[in-house]
Amino acid sequence: MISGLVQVANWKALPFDQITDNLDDTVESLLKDISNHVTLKILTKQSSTDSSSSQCLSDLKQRLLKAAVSKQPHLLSTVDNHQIRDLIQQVISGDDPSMLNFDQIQAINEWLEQLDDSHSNQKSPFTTRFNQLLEIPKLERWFRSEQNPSRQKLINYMNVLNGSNYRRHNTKITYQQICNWFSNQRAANRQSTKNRQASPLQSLSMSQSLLVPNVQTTLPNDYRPKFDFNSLLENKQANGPTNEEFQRIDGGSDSPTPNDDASVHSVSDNGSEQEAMKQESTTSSPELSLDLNGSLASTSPKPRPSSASNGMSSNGQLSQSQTPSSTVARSRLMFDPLTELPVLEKWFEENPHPTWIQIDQYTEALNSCQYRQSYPPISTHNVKIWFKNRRAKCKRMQTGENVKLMI
DNA sequence: GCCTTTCCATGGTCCTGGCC
DNA sequence: GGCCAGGACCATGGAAAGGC
Repeated sequence: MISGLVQVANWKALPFDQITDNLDDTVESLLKDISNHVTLKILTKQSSTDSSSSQCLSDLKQRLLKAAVSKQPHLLSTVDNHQIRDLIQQVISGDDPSMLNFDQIQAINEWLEQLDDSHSNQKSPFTTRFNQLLEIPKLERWFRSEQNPSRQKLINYMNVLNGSNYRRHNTKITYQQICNWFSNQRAANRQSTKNRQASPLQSLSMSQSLLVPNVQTTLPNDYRPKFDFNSLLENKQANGPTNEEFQRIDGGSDSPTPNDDASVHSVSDNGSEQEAMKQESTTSSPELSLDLNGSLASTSPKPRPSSASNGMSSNGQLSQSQTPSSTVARSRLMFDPLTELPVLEKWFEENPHPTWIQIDQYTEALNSCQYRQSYPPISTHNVKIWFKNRRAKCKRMQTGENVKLMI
C-alpha cells in the first residue's frame, strides 16, 4: 500500500486526502501553476505479509553472513578498530546495535570496500577453457576446414559455441578467445611442422598412427585429444581428398554475406553446428583450400594479389566479396633481429625518410645478405612498410616521453 | 601519417606423468 | 605425497600490413 505526501517548497508536507476529496486527482491537476515548486514524497508502508518476508530475508542474510565469517574468520581480523569489530560481531550474532553513528557506518563501509578491493585485486584463478569433448572437436573441424577464417566466420563460430547448452551454464566465449584459439592452433601447426622437419622418422610414425582406425574408448573427463593436421593433410594428399571435402570446396565465395549475419542470430542448440557447417560449405573457396596446404609447407610469404589481377572491380576498387585480405592469411615477413634489424635501424637513424632509390638500394643490400639466401626475399614494399612503422614507433615513443615529462 | 587489424613469439598457468 | 619436467592451453604485447 502506498500513500502520498505533497510538499510545496519548504512548507509542511500534507497527505493527499487532506488536500482533496478526490483521490484520483493528479498532482499536476491540483497544483497546475505551481507545479514547478512541488516535491512529491511517496512513503511505502509494509503490509503484514511484506513484513514477514522481509524478516525472513533479513534472517537469511544474517545466516549467510554468519556462515561466511565462520568459514573465513580471518575476515574479521582485518578490522583494525576494536569497536567496529564488536559492532560487526553484534550484527552477525543477530544482536543488532540499536544506534550507529555516522563515523561507525563510514568505518564499516570502508572496511567492506577494502574487502571488495582486495578481492578484485586477486588474480582470478579461473581461466576459460574450451570443453574438450563438446567444443574442441568442433573447433578442430572448423580449423581443418579453414585455418584463417574471416572475422564474420569467427563470430559465427563463437555464436555456435555460446548457443550450446554447455555454454548456457558456463562463461561465454568471447571473440578474442576464438581468435586466440585459431591463432594458437596455427602456432601449434607450425611448431609441429618444424619438429617433423627436424625428425622425419618421428613424423612418419605419427602419420602412420593416424592411419590406424579410431578405436572407441571411454575418455576421461580431462581428455585432451591431440590432432596433427599436417600429418592428416599429407595423408590426404597421398590418398586423395574425400568426397566430403570436395563437396565443401565446391562451394561459393568465402566472403561475408548477408546470410552470415542472419545465421549469427539463428543458431539453435540442435542445428547450430549444422548451420555453421552449412555456412562453411557455401563460403569456402578452392583458392583457400590450396592456400591451406601451401601455408603448412612453409612460412614464406604468399604472393600478394596485385591490383591488376584478382578481386578488382571495374572501377578499380576491391569489392567486399572479392577482398582477398578478409579470407586469405596475411603473409608476414620477419626481419632477422640479429643481422637485418640493426642495419635497418642504422639506416633509419641516418634518414627516417628514405627516397625510392634508397629503398631499392636497401632492399637489394638486404637480399644479398647470407641470411636472406635461405628465406624469402624482401621486397621494396616490405622495406617501405618497415620505415613507415618505424616512424610511427618513433613518434609514439616521443609522445610517451613528452607525457612523462609533463607528469 | 594515423588508426586499425592481423599475425606471431613468448610468457603464465594448469595438468599430467615419472621419479623418489 | 612431494617435486619436477614437459606438454597443453590461453592471453598478451609488439610489429607487420591494410585502409583511409
